[in-house]
Amino acid sequence: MDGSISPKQNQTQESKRRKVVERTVVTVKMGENGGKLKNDGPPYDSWSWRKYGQKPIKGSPYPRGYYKCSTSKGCSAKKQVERCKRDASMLIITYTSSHNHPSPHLHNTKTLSQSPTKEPQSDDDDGDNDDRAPTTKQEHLPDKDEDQFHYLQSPLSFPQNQEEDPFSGNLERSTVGLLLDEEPVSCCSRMKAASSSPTPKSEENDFFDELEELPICSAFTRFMRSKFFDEGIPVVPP
DNA sequence: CGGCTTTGACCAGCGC
DNA sequence: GCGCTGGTCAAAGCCG
Repeated sequence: MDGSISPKQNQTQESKRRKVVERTVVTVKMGENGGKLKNDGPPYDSWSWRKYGQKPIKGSPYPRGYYKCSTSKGCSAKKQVERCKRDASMLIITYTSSHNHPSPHLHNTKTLSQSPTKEPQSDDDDGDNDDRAPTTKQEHLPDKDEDQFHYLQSPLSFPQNQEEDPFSGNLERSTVGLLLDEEPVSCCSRMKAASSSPTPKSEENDFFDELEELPICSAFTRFMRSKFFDEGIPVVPP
């Protein structure tokens, strides 16, 4: 509200997070899709989400909504939905934790080999890797209505079993058709540069710095693809 | 009737 | 140690 954010906050943005849990940043461009939204509501993504909170975020004219997965009771998957400050048609969805159950979308087509126990992500989710950089990657959904989705995922957040990955479960094939027809990051970067809004740019930078720091580019995504989808899931060094 | 949304309050983490 | 901010909880109300 005051905007007195020290520059330090920029670089420590990730580490200062309450608990550095796996995070997957998804930039969604609302198009016709917007009609499905109640307010800032998340676009359809095969999971059921229950809103459990909403808060105005410093530096952002739009509040951030907090959602929990209601598809399964014990599911700890959450997501935060906020609008892009400059482009209200852009939704920034941050997924945290992962689903401990298969996607309802997959439920019909996939056999459940996964045990009902907690997600393996909990291994390193307990804060051992306090330096979990929110590395993100972009994806494109060619097979969904939301053809304007831009996925910025954290490879670190990937469960061991890709097949059961909550996101890949939904986008499992979209990774193959990973395209970058638009770069939300650059979009955001532009926002930074063009940030003439009265809002303190330091805060604005906060979030976007986070994104910008990430090597999000076609080359990188290619790398990510080859690394995380062709070779498998990298193991975060302890 | 059940589930979801809304809203205020509380708690915890981090910076100064 | 204090203040700020983000994240979560819980109660009330609304809708299907």
